[in-house]
Amino acid sequence: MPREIDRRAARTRKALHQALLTLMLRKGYEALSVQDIIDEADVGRSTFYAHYTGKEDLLRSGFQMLRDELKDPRSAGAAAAGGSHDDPLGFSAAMFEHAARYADHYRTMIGGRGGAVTENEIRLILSEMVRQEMPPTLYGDAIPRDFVVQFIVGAFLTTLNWWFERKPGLLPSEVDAMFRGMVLDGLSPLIGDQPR
Amino acid sequence: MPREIDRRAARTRKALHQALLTLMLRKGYEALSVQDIIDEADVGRSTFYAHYTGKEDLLRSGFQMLRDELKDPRSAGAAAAGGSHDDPLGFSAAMFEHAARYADHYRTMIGGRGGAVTENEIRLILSEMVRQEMPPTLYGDAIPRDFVVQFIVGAFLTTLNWWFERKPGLLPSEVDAMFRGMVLDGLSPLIGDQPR
DNA sequence: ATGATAATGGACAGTTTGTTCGGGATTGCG
DNA sequence: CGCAATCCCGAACAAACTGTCCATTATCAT
Repeated sequence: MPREIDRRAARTRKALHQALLTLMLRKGYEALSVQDIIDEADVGRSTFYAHYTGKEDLLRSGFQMLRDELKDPRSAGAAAAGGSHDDPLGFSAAMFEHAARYADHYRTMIGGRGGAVTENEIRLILSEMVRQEMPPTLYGDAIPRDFVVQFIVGAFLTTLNWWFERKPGLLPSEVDAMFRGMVLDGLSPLIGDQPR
Repeated sequence: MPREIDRRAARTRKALHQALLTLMLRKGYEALSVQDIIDEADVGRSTFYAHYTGKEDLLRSGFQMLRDELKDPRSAGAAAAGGSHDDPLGFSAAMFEHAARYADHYRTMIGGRGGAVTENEIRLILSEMVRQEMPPTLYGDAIPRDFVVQFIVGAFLTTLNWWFERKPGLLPSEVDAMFRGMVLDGLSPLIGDQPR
């Protein structure tokens, strides 16, 4: 009883996901039509709608697969999932390295080019990573953990975007150092520090 | 020789901008069609295309007007434009207050609901504000000013979004305190602070 | 008043979207 | 192997949206 996979269906879905990725690299997400996708994937129109309700559904399903894969312990991608719990930014260095290697893909996903859905999905994935690495106790209950997580994720994406747009020549380690400096100690080391 | 304004054209444009704002509040930007806009504005189809190339053009033009207005010294909105130069986050308190008062509008613009163009335009406006308030000298040239500006803007938008989504009950002053705390001093006051 | 400018409504071809259908191909399983 | 279940295909469809054109009417500036 193969619970769910017909090879044909699996091939079709893989072809569609592949086509989506290819076309996003080429034209960006917003500019894509379902027509483009099924042409690229060489799949019938009705077949597409038999699997997904539209291009957004296809995109979401792709991220769902990615998230499942990251969650899977026996996956290679779970390298940083050790949850060291002593460095709340433990993920950053590896992520910047990864981003440098797959710059094209990151560029299409980050900074608006990927659309609102993509941005949101990426935030969810990163939030999960950051949450696992964050120490369970924070001095002073004035700042909710949840806010801290969002703050870190936002800062990371900002850094990534700035890197790609303004200083693509920098090394991952240099960018990581800037990121960690800003997030850990904030602005005060950089300015006169009078006001507070 | 009135250099550019025919009253009819002005009325048409105003109606279109008004319609766009109304519909964005109701349905969000992405879901809008040009058809919706001209119906709401009660303007002929050909008239629309005589003024703008599409809905994105209309949106951009709206932000252009806003930016000009903010730049204008005799405008009321230029209250914080004094460029105090001693507090790099001087803008924040007033902005959080403003956001609380016009929460509906902010919600439609922030957090994906406004589309990539809106997000980008808002970043441009905020970047300009932050840049003006930032001291011209930073200790250590390791961190580019430009990066700091983006970092602050990103943190502000993250904070705003978190506020709306998770804790809409908080007071502007409370949110501002959290924002300033995180941006000025970073994470280290909150954690064990061993690693560095 | 009058020439210039703008708005109108309608029509147009070209896309895109979702849906439906019957015929044909592949698959899983006995 | 053989066969029924499942999936894919191609075509066609109505509906909606997009830009662009034009002839006509209304409004403007002076």
